[in-house]
Amino acid sequence: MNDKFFNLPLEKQQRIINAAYKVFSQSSYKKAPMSEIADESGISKALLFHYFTNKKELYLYLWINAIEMTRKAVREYKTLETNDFFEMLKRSLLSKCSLMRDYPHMYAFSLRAYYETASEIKSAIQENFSDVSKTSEMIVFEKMDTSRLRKDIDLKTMYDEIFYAIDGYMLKKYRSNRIIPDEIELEIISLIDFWKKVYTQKEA
Amino acid sequence: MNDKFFNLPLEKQQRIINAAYKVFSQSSYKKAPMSEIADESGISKALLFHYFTNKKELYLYLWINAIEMTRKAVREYKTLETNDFFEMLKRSLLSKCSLMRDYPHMYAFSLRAYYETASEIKSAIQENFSDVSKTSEMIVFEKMDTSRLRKDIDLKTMYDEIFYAIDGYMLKKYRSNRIIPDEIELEIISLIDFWKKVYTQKEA
DNA sequence: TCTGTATTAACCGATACGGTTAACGAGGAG
DNA sequence: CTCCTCGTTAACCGTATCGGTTAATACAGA
Repeated sequence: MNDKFFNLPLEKQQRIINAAYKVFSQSSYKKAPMSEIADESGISKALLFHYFTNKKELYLYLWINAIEMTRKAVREYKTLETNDFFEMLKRSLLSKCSLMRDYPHMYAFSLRAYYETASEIKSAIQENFSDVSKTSEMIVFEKMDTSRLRKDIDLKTMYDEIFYAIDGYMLKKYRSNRIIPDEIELEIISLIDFWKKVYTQKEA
Repeated sequence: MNDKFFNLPLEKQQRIINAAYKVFSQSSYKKAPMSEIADESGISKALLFHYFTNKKELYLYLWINAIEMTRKAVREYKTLETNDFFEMLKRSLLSKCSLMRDYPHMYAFSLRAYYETASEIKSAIQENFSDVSKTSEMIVFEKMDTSRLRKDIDLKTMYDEIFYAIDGYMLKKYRSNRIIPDEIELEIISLIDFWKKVYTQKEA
């Protein structure tokens, strides 16, 4: 890619890569047209190719960028610097909401990219991600304090179920085109509070 | 559409409409090509047009068909003939699993079709569905016996959260291309048992 | 051998694709 | 005023793909 991209005003950079995240999150790699990204970001297709030489390079840049920014946000929110499970959950999701304010479609893009099948990019993606989700899951389980949690339920099922619900919640938001970070943040927090109440051991 | 379609051997009919459900569930209406459906079902594109005159008609047939079959399955499983919430949930999901055996991609298709934006079909779809989900939600809330449920949690949140989780779970299955009804049925049942344990009031 | 029917290869015009090129236009330097 | 730079794009290129059609094939039964 062309480094001059980074000399652009930040707002324009974001407009471009947000358009790209959006288009690539709504269609598969093969069916997502560069022209749509150009139109969506208000620049010409020629300029898009000027900065990102071709489709594949743009896609891989978006992928690397998404991983980096997610890691950074998780770190900034000190997600793993607590052993309270629900506090971890809250920090993790608040960090994602803060990302969503700048890059509304990055979450959906990542979810889709991970399962992308186009041969041209599949290899590059899997190698760069290995098993981040599994690794972080392990870290969470090692760190978390289970003493306050209900003893009669399976923690792995609880963990899976919560993340299914978050994905399902976000899916609905994307499908109905309601990506409003403030609203999502409030609703997510209320979901977490709900889970905390449900899964916390009652005092004797 | 051409009624001769129904004279085809049932297996061939299913192969064709399953191919269509699959292709339309993976791309938006506009970007889902008829040729892909023909290839996937092992017939020629010409024959596909012979039976379903054009793309729009095929899509609407799939939609009507999905609604009808879902209703029928829900009825056959006597989903609403109990007032135990978790029993309702189980019957509802088992009915969907049984449908999944014959039409693996129908669930994903319905989810996508509901939010389809293509002007040519949007109107036809919304009118045929009005607010089935909201209506059935109301029926469930009126019918269900809340006496055994925990008193300290909000039932609407519980209801939403469960359905988010199911959608999230199915999303993962579709994205990772693991549509194995037996496996899904087992895992769903174990999830429901989990929820039942979590949300049921402890005996005094 | 004739007839009707299921099926498709080949085709059609239109459009959309990824990517390129030649030129435009504003702004600064001489 | 001229020249040059550089961000930017309209217009273009060859190819692929789209929805849909047509003319022909294969084959059954009478």
